[in-house]
Amino acid sequence: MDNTFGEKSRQNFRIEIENKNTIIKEITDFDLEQTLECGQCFRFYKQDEEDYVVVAFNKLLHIKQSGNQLIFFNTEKPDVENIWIPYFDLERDYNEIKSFLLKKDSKLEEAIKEKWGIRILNQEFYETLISFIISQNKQIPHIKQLVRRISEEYGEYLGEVNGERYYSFPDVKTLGTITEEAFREMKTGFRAPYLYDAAQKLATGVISMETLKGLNENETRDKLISIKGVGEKVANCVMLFSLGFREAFPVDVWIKRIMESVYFNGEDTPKDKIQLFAKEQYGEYGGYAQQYLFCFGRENKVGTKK
DNA sequence: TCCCAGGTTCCCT
DNA sequence: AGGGAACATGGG
Repeated sequence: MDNTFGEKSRQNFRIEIENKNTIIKEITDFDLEQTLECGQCFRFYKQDEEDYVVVAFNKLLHIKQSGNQLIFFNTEKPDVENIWIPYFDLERDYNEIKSFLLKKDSKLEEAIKEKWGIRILNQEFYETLISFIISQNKQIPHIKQLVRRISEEYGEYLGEVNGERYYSFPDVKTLGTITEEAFREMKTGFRAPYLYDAAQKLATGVISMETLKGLNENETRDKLISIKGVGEKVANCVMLFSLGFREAFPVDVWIKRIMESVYFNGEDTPKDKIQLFAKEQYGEYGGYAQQYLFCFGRENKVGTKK
């Protein structure tokens, strides 16, 4: 398979088929809940402990983790291999990533120990872009709500799990038909003109995986920031979560607080200084460090006054 | 009622 | 150049 996301060392899990389900066995360094709930994606719906519905790449997935087994309900093996293994980044060696980070910086120990099972998802580019434009100045439940609303209005019906209906995220062609006014009617507020600009650039092909191909980190970021409503932070999220730039280090209010608390003696520090520090400290593993810190820090309210 | 949210833009020194 | 308010909407 074409390897878009850099070198991966193959993990030694096994894929088996039982009834209509496909099961991955002996999986390591992976926890479904930690991976889905750490704020990198917005299209997951908790059914039960370690039991989720996920919508991505025009597919509906019902998935459950049981120890070191991952059960893909009603899913054919080719879909697991071609869509979900890349999506969940299961072929990458996270043990190596964690060892690298721990050796480099013992301050990450607590975060990595607690959030040991995070993987960085490889999400669909245009959906990630639209989602993170929505994310500005909003809380995660609201973001989920808006992405779902847009999907129900403009996406395709995918199916039903536990009596709930699910819709795909609209493709770029459909996004291109949504007017600024229509985005406003979706309750996107002041983001409506931003979403409209992004949708137009996607639909007309001004911005696409194709036009971004071959660009380096800074070129890609600049291209993304040319979209109205996309700044440094949103661009970095899109690059990290959908374009394979694992060195990208999004600095939001949480990461700012957390980094100030862990590395800057709790003192107010400009975002660009944090950005620079992260680049020197974690290098090409910046994105991983960011997720461990973000997820751990947010849950434990690091740097906030209680 | 007030405050803030995985920010960005715009307007002001 | 750099700081700060404004921007819709929803929930605590």
